[in-house]
Amino acid sequence: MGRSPCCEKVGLKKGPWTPEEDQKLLSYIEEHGHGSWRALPTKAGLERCGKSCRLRWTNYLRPDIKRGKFTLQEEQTIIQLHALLGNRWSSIATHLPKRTDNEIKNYWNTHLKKRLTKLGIDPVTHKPKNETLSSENHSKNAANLSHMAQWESARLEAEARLVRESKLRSQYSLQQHQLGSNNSVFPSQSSSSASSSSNQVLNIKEEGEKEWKGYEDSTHLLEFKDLMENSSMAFSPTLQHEMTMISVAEEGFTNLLLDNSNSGDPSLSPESGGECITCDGSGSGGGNGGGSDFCEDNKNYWNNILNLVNSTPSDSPMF
DNA sequence: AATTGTAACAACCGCCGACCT
DNA sequence: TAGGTCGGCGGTTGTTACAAT
Repeated sequence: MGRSPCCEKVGLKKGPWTPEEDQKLLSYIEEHGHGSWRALPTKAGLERCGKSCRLRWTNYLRPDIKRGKFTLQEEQTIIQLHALLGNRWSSIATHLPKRTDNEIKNYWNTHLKKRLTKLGIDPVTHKPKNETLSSENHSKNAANLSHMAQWESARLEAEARLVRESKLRSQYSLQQHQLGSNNSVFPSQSSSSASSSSNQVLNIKEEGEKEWKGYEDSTHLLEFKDLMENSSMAFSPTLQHEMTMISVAEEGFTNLLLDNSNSGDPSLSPESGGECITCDGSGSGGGNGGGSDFCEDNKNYWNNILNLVNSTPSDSPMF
């Protein structure tokens, strides 16, 4: 223990970054990659700690960051994922391409949380504030949601790790390649063709998907199933079935959420009033009573939230 | 024009887990 | 295996811009 603070060195600058500092950091990373963050400031000629440099890069300077107003789709995704995952911003960010966890967190704290509060919805539980929490039905639903969240959290972490690893590998191989070609490390900004950069992205995606398939097919899924079967957390048979259905589904949770408004996929789609894929088993409309109740209430819950949100856009005078 | 309040967001802080020696 | 280093995460604070008084 007793890790030394990263900014213990006297004289290191804090506070807002100047354009000159940004340029130094950008130039250095473009040329060398970030490498060790701790060593970077010295090499780049910056009087900042490595942590500060990393944050500046990941939250602001990275070329693959989308800035500006959040779309309605993004807002909905954040609310849905927050209900499922809580304040796990990095996990939520993996479902919002080009948005950083910091940006999502800030947006939640300054916009969405207040909006839900004003609508009478508890931003922590995502339930109407006047609703009695002692209700047996809702306790059951909360437990189910919590179990789903546990599984989804684990999956998200693995997914995020795979993406990171894939990116690192891709960056590394690209840098190796560029040592010979002397190009920028950023495909989108380099002189190489757009097709090569999109290929890069596709490769990353394919690699990640392949690896995740591997995880699904092998150890992680088995471990998870084992956990479900042996865990003292006592997953209900219904939930185990639901989770198995999720795990074998071709469409991942991400797609269910992100595509629910434009792919026609009825899963978890409040607008469509469709049934949850997790509730009706193989889609045959089966499932036991508990699952159906959960599904129905969950559907109503999302309807309530999203109808309210949709009916009160951020530029509404109400806000 | 000056002051105060508030919203938005950038940045920092402290903790934690993974990894390395 | 203990201890140190590093990067990542989430909570919080600081700063800036703008509106209201």
